[in-house]
Amino acid sequence: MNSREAKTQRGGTELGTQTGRALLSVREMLFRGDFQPGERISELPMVARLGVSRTPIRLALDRLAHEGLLEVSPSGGFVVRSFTLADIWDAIEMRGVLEGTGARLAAERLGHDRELTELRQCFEEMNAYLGPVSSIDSFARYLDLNDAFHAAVIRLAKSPMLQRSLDQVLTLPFAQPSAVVFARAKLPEAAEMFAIGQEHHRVILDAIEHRQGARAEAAAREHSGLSRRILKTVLDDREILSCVPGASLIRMPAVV
Amino acid sequence: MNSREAKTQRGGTELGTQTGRALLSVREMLFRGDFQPGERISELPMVARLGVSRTPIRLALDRLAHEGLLEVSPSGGFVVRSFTLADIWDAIEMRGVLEGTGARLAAERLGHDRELTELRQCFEEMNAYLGPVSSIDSFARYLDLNDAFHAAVIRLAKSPMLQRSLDQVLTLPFAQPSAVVFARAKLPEAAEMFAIGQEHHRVILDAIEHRQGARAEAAAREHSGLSRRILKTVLDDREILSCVPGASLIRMPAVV
DNA sequence: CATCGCATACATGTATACAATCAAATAAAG
DNA sequence: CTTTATTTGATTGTATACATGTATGCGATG
Repeated sequence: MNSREAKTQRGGTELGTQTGRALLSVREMLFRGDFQPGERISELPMVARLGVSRTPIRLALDRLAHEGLLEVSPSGGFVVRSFTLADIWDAIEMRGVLEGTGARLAAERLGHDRELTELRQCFEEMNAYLGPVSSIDSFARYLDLNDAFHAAVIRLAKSPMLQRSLDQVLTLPFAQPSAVVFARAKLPEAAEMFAIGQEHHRVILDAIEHRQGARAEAAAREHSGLSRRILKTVLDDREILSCVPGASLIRMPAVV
Repeated sequence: MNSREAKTQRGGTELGTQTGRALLSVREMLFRGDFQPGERISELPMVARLGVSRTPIRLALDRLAHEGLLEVSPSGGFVVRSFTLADIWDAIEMRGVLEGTGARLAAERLGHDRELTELRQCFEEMNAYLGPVSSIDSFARYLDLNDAFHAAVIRLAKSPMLQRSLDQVLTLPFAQPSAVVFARAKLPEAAEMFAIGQEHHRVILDAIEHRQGARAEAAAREHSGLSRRILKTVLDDREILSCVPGASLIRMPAVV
């Protein structure tokens, strides 16, 4: 788990300070479902729970509010935000748009062929994990490779603003590519899903390599559509859903 | 000026508290060019300058860092961020992508025809300002209408994540639609530029009305391309450039 | 019995005091 | 004269104390 968090832009810089620890702790508590949607987050209980003063906690809560996981109460303070299904579809659609744009820009702005090295390595190594259902740590390795592939595409887009926008979208845990991939393993159609996803990766890589911007964009967009389909299936199965981090923040309609 | 600021989402809620005032003050100081790019923003001088304590100032600086106008120094504290020309083109291109997506979604998700009322009002009223070069306050009115038109399109997209992403892009002052429109008035080709921009508005409105998603997206994308062309012209004229808020944050190459 | 008003308790927003870390300047040694 | 080590200064990060505003519970009154 730690290796996956350390890879993100935030993880590295924010450790070593009380504010950073508080931020990571509260975010993890939110994803784990320690609080209910709409619940008020008071600072003093956090002081008792985390062992840090109010000031860093306030900083952390403010940043989480900017990230969209909390919202400011009109009377002051913060409450846990709740997400509707529409929010989730919206986030995934936006991820498709942004990653599609990233793939297109990567194709259009590709300089030396050397830049594709990391992308090719991720793709080849993921191929090895396709055949037999492997152990749990090799599965985690697959998730890392998946994230690395997507991150590499965005890096090739050479667009800081695109990076920022996508980072913001990915703060919603269920919008992350690995979120649905995580649940994919428990589905009956797991093998086919993995194959289709990897085929998308192949097309994206090939399109970028041959500087086919429109094709790369379409493939990346389709790839997010796969996430959408999988999540749709997952939402019907509460046991699988519990594997997705942050699932407790989803306000389900008509809970039986 | 105040009316334009009050319209944004931030302006309303953040007034009435010291943190909000500090945030608005520092942001305005940054846009006005009170600090040079790369300059360190210390807290104590801010205390003396704004008359508020360190805590709200720290909160405000933290939020400005999240907005992208400041960046955290590795040794702690904040420094004024500098923007390259590449950053500006990047931001404008992302604005084109996002507004294009917004226009497409608006066309695809249009419900009752009644939803177009505000868009039509903005468009019609902007037509009135096209002919003779009017006074300075009617020009400000045109800016408001322009912003309102763009905001209305995004609202019709019914996508909170798109709204958030676009808000983040628009934190860069020169990426805002009104920024270049502001400079447009001083250009020799002003009249033609206004006409072309308004023609774009017409196509966007017409495409949304007839639920032509691809056409709406293309028109909106082209509209941001117009911003890009205008800004390219403006960048050659330092006198006009000084009218654009936040221009001092741009790191110009090869300053003669 | 319901409703309005008041008081109390609590939570947030702000200010300030303290500590640790980083930077620069100065002095000493090679 | 240069380089390095040490000291000093300042600035950030953190903790806590204070004040203001809000919500809740109790009592009084219609």
